[in-house]
Amino acid sequence: MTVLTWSDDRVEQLKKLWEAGLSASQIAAELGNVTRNAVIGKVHRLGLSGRAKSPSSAAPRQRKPRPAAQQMMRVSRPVSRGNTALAHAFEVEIEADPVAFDNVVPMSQRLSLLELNEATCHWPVGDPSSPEFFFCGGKALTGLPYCAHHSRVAYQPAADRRRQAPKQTR
DNA sequence: CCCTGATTCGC
DNA sequence: GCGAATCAGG
Repeated sequence: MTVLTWSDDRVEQLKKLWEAGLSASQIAAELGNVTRNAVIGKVHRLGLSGRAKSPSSAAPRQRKPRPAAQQMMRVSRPVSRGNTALAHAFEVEIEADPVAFDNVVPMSQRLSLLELNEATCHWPVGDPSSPEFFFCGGKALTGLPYCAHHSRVAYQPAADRRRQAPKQTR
């Protein structure tokens, strides 16, 4: 099953995960069959460039003179994506920390992907592809996508927040 | 060197 | 519209 276009379903997933604060790589790995570039490209096309971060993006990007040589340099992509097991492996790893609190989130408060709105906490808990997955659903702070607790977590540099899976050969 | 998002541009 | 290549910053 190969989808070459962005189905509405996927776009929605993309938007939610992006706004939830996941990195493009993680979203790409989660959706599968797409690179982080694809995700970022789509995000930009959707007009969702920055959610809360973009410190130096204001700097003028330098234009690039496109050398013809690059076309020949196009490496054939082996592409080992679609590897759900791999994605699952690191997804589990990153949730190791916040789980302590997330574990306590009452069932009645938990929300599904499509039930999120401006007033609910967008914090993702667990593996997005797992049926166990849910969003915090707490009362979001005004102007923020997270509740009080998760805002603190989200905007604090958790040392182990970033874990990487597939490495691309450039 | 690893990652991140941003941008450009050929398709 | 799509995404690879590339860039610049952390």
